[in-house]
Amino acid sequence: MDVAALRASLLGWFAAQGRADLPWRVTREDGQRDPYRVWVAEVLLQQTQVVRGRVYFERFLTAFPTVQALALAPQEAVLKAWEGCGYYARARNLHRAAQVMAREGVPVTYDGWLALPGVGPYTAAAVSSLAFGEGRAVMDGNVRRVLSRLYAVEVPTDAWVQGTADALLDPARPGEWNEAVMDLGATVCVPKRPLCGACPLRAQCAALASGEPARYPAPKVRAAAREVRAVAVLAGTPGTPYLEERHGTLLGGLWGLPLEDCGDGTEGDALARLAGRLQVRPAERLGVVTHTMTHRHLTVTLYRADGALPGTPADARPLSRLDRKLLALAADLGVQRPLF
DNA sequence: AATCCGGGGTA
DNA sequence: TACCCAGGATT
Repeated sequence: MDVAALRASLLGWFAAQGRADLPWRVTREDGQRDPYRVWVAEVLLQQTQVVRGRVYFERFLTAFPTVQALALAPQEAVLKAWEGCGYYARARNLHRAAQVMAREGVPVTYDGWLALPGVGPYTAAAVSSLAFGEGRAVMDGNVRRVLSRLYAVEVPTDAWVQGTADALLDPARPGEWNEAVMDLGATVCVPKRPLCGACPLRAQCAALASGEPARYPAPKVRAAAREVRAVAVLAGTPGTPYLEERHGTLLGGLWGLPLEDCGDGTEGDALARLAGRLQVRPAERLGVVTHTMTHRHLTVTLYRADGALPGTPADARPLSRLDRKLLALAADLGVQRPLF
C-alpha cells in the first residue's frame, strides 16, 4: 500500500468534502483551536451522533463559555445543561476535570489530557492532535470501520486498529488526518450501504474489491436488554412534584420521581415498600410508561400518592427522559393537586 | 476481556 | 427489530 498516495487522496477529499461547518472546528485569531471547545465537543460526541451533539454543544458552551466558568458551576447546573443527552458520567467527569484544570492549568500533551477524569485514549488523542498538533492517531467507531474495510479485516482488534491508524497518520498534519478519517467514516464509509463510488480510497480498498464492503467489520455481539418492572409515585403536581436525587451509576446526579424496582415480586409489594419509605399513602394508579435504554427495558407503573412531601419545580432540576415521560403522563391526565 | 452506562437515528 | 454512534470506567 502506497501510504503517501493514500494520505494525498484522503486529505484532498477532506479539503473539498469534509464537514467544515461544525462549530467546534472554528479557529481563533492565531489559527489554533480553543482546547476547551475541542475537549467539550469530543466528550459530547462520545457515543453520540454529530447531528445531536451539535445542539448540546451550543447549549453547553452558552452555559459555560470557559473552563473557569465550568469549574465554578454547581454540578447540578452542569447536569441540567446535559439533560437528555445520556451517559451522565460524562458531564460529571467534565465538571471534575474542569476543576482540576482551573487549579493546575490546561494540559498541552496527550499524557496530560489522559490523566483527566473522563478522558481516555480517544479523547486524549483528539484534543492533543486537533488543538496542539501532537502526532496521535484517534481510534473511534469510524476509524475502526474505515480501516477494517481498507484492509478487509473482519474482526479488527483494538490493538490492530490502533497500530494501523498510527502507521497511516500523516505526521505533518495529524489533526487534519484524524478528522479526515472520521469524516469519511461518517459520510461515505457508513455502516450500511457505503457510498463506495464517492470514496477517495476506492482504488485501494480491499473490502470493495471483495464485492461485499458492508460485510466489514463484523457486527459486535451485545447483551440483550434486561426486562425491569418498577413503580413510581407522584406526590404533588406534575409541575411541582416531590423529587429525589438519584445516586449510583444509573442516572446518577439526576433527579426524578421516587422509584422502586419490583424485582421478582409483585407491583403491589414494591408500591408498599415505596410508600413506607416515603411515609405517604398510595392513591390512584395513573398509568404505565415504558422506557428503553441500551441495556434494559423498563416498564414503570405510576401512582399518585398523598403525603406531606415538599414539591420541587420540575424544570429547575436535571431529569432523565424516563422522568419526563412519567411527568408528561400525569400532566396529560390533568393531575392538579393532592386531594387533602 | 466483559459489562455497564442513555438516548436517538436509520435501514 | 438490529445495529450504530468522534468511548470511558469498572470489574
